[in-house]
Amino acid sequence: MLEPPRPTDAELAILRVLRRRGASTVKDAHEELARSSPTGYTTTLKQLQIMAEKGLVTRNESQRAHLYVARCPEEQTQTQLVGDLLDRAFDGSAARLVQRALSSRPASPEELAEIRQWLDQLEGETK
Amino acid sequence: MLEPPRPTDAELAILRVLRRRGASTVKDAHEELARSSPTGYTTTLKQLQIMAEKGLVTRNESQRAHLYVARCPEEQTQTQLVGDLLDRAFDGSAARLVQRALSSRPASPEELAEIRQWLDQLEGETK
DNA sequence: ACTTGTCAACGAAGAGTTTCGTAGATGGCG
DNA sequence: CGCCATCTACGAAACTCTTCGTTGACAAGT
Repeated sequence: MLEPPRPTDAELAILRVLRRRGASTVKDAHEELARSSPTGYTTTLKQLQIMAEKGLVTRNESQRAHLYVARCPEEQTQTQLVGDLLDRAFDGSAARLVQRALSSRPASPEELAEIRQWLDQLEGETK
Repeated sequence: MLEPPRPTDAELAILRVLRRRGASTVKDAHEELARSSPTGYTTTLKQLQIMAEKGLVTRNESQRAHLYVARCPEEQTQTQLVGDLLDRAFDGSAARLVQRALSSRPASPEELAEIRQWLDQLEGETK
């Protein structure tokens, strides 16, 4: 279990829900998911079972309705996905990726300020 | 041909080669690809055929050895992929994505300066 | 006990991706 | 012409992802 493969689209959607709700039964997770994209109950169940096998979520079986929890923090998932994209499509250039991100979505002044703060912090470390 | 689905891993690898080499025969593209991940000649051929169907590459059949060219500029692919990732895993927050990108790969001071330049330019536009 | 509702488990189907073996077309060369 | 190398075309197999129908277990109510 060294290299977690990157989560698929459906898996990311489920992780989003689990992180927002905390420990959830299949029923609860499914109801939330079905709001944005209607799908069968057993579909969500199957996804969660697979994700448990993969180690993306942990399962508490002490109750009849099992409880699922996201296993890794959102930060880790995000860092992994970004690093992956960096390698696959940006030749490792973080600067280029940032450029594309900012041109893809017009960021608010607040966001720009936040980013600037990050740059300050990083440059401070380098010195 | 409204919404091009995001390119798969294999497709991205091929687009990388085509953009570096320019118009290429299957043979040439395959030889370059096989260096990093050994695979059969017909595999590359099939990929290029599928990509031609999808419109990711164009094919010049005037010579016996067809010539393939990447159809969309790298910039467009990158913008699309980043926008996609933004939606799927970052709740649309470009600032968060930038943060993760910078913590995922230690960026060089030059890159940081480049990013800072971009921020200046964007803020200038807003005013 | 019987029925009903809720739940996990299982299996399978359909789509998309990736790989490759084989066949068919073409051009050059003896 | 007939042989050989090269290249595309075709089809199928293996794999993953996603979805869902069905089954069986279990608990609560009648």
